[in-house]
Amino acid sequence: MSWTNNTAEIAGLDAPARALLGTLTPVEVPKGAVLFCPGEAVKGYVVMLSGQVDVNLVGPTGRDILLYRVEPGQSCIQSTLGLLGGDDYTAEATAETAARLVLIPRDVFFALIDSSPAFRRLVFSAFAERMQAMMQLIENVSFMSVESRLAALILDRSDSDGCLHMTQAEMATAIGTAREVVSRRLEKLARSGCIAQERGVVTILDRKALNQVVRGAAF
Amino acid sequence: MSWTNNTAEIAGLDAPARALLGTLTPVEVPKGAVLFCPGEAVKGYVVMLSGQVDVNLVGPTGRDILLYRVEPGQSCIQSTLGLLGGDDYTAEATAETAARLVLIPRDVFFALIDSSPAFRRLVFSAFAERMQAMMQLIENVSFMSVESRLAALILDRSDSDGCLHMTQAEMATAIGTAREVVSRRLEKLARSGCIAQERGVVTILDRKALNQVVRGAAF
DNA sequence: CAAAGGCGTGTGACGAGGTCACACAGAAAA
DNA sequence: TTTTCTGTGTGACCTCGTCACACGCCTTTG
Repeated sequence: MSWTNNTAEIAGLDAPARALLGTLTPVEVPKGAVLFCPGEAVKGYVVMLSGQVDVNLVGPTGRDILLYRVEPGQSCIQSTLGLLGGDDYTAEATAETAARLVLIPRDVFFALIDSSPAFRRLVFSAFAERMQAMMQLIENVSFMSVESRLAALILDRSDSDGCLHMTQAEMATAIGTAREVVSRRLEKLARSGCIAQERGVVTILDRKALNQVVRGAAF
Repeated sequence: MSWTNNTAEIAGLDAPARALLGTLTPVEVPKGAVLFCPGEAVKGYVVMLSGQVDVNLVGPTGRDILLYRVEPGQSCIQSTLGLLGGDDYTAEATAETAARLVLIPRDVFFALIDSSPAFRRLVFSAFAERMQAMMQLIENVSFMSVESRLAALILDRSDSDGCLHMTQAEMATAIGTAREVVSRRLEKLARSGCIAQERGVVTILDRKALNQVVRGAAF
């Protein structure tokens, strides 16, 4: 599926959907922009065309935790919640890269739901996907150790050279813990030879050992 | 809205929905029955007619955490996830009371989605509601103290006499912590005069103080 | 009735994790 | 170069989850 800057060409959509969406123009959002924050009213249903947006829950201490990332072709579920239930946002969305997205106003959204089976499928599957991810998140946060979550993060966000370009603070947010804890765990992983660390970069030295850690090895 | 044992009368549904649902017969489930457990394949979309079902996530240590409760008129989102994404269950559902429910097979479910706007609304709003609850849960588990969560639980699950009939183990599950922790926190709340406790029952003595605890008072 | 379990509860010890208050070093800006 | 910012390390302290018990109440059963 290809994502162009023409909203009428959103992959897989049918005639009625294209007819309604064709009138909308994409919005450009610069890197670092906050798309919405807690308490704000919902303006419409959001579909990403390009770029990447992270949705975080922010705690009273300033600590935050990544709920999910929105990538091209996906939609922001938070907005759907608002449209369907009338509630305001409880999370905060930030553009991690410059992004282009379509904002589908409330009435157009409902018209689409009723007229386009393809659009229904899009919304439903987005829902299902996010929900699954949320349950996974709850499971991870409540039942997995920080060490395991950290090892998992390093493994699946690292590039082909085995390098992960993230600060400790970013890692902390991604796995839902505090920065200091990440510092201590990374040190432990480094001491045991799994990884090497320098300012802003973690390098995998022993993939196999790291996988053991994910699966709950004590070391 | 009234929930009868006639599936065709599910509140608020329209003609096409009634036509399709009229052919289904409700299933009776005894108290304590496990409706589904992790890894099991999804059989269909479930709508509750009466009774109460709790959906829990179970950790490797045996500790579990209540994701949400399904009450009459609501549906079990877990099943929807399975239908839409093809994934198996990751949580466990247990009947807390004897229950009656309708299992809508996969193909009927999709027929309903396409033909009945009312059914679509039902499914969508169920989704939105659960999602919101999940986000609330993540927020509570990651950012609120056990003491606050416990106080909140006591306040909103107690009867009109200010009595909560639950064991410490049940409370622990409901707020996602361990039984021993509940024991210690209850003792603290009792010492400070907020509540009185006896075997299987907690009684509220000072509602105002308890509300302070919910809002994060240190005491 | 008494003995035997089951169940709900209390408790101590211990390790993991989150918070606060710093110190320190490399990088970027002035 | 000096200043400032940003990423990182560290110690102290408290909360929380886990393990391993003990104890008391209730029900069942002989």
